Amino acid sequence: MSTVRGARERARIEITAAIKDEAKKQLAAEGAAKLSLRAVARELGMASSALYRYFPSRDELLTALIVDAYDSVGAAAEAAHRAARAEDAPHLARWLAVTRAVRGWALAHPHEYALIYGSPVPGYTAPRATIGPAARVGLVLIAVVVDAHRADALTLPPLAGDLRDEAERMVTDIAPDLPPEAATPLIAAWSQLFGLISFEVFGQFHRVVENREVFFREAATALARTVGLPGA
Amino acid sequence: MSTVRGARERARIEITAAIKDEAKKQLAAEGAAKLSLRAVARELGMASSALYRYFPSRDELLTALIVDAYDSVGAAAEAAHRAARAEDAPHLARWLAVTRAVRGWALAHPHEYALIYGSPVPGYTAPRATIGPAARVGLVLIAVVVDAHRADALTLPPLAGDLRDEAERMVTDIAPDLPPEAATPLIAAWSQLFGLISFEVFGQFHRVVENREVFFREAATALARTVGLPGA
DNA sequence: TGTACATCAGTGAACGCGCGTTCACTGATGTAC
DNA sequence: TGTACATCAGTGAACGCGCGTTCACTGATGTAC
Repeated sequence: MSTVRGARERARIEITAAIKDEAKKQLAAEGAAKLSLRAVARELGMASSALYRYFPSRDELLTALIVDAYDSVGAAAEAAHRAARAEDAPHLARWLAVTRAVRGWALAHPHEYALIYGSPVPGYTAPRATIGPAARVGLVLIAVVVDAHRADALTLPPLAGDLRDEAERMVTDIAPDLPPEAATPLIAAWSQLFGLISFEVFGQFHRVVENREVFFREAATALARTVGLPGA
Repeated sequence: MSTVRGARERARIEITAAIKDEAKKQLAAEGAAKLSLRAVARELGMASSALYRYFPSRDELLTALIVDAYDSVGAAAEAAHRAARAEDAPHLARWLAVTRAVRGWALAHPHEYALIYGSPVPGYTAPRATIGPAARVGLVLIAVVVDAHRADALTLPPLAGDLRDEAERMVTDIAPDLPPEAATPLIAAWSQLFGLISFEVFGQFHRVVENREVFFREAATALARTVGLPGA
């Protein structure tokens, strides 16, 4: 009841994809703010009004691109994690594989990266549909640490006194299997990973860091240390 | 020969400032992409063409705002550093004071923050005039670490073999007084600080971190540890 | 101090542009009998 | 299998909008003598 579809349905899927692809091209060429339905339609050889059969507004198209981007980087992180797990790599190696995959995706898709990890688009508020996809990378990082913890391989500094409540709340929300000591380091590392990547993608390392692969590997290793992974 | 000026010159300074202030307001309301000369002029009760007496183009106005923003956050960091130094605070306390000042500025000026640390504005490339101001925060972070090093209070892990060349190049460029072991951790911490701040300002901590002050203090302390500051 | 001229701020109309969105329409595809 | 009708994709014109930038101009401020 799925593979065989009418011409209409198949066309709809293909054209929706074509619109998103062309929109991504324009994203790469001009940035999110300049993304325009008319330009997309023009490039596709359609009347601009025709796009309204596929997306009810420009914002809805943007949302679709955002969801796609989160899913794309999330899938890259998950694939790297799966592969490292499959070959039973040490926990540090898994962490490095995942972070390297996220960085690689960001460098390969800088404008989609900017769309989801750069400045929020003015006047646009992310709808609920983005919440799930947005969490995927973070969940992979958590999974790496949870695996290490299950193997009794996590070493973390003790909690500061006034952090205990917040740490317990956070750990309950995001990773109930972990001890509360892991919460702050993990969330911090998550945001700091994107600090490293954003500075590289957005050009702040220009004339500062030359050998970016080596630098990133080293910084990501230090990050692994802060979340208590062994061998870091 | 400076304080006393003609009416023209004084008016020019005042009106230039008024234009930038109004532009910052619109930045806060709509974001950089929507910043328009016409809207600024309208709000100021001038003809839009009049702005061209002050800024030769929209991009030049944007550049002025970018330089102002870098200078503003740089000055905040420097002031915090100066104060901490004046009371002879421990090195860790200085680091925390500086990072807290940067975070405070970012939270108080989220759109100016986005302008300089968010996605690059499409089609706009930062001119040389921004390079100096853009470096100020980084220089303060370096200064904190240099002070600690002069007091023989820096403890850093040894360099990975294949990082030595790059580390020596970086340390020569940015802080010739420091040992090469400090280069990667320092640059990483610099970018990671903005990772922490960006996630908070751009809303990624929504429903994840509640007690943001405490969380930040803890994360910034861990960051100080990675650059070798004592007492962290 | 007064006059003649140069400089400059600010005006308002105009240029050409691209945008998002709506609407009545045509013609092709799908569906029920 | 064939026919009548419903559904849907796509068109093209139009709406109203705001934008950056240019230009010839007016009138006020500054300067040289």
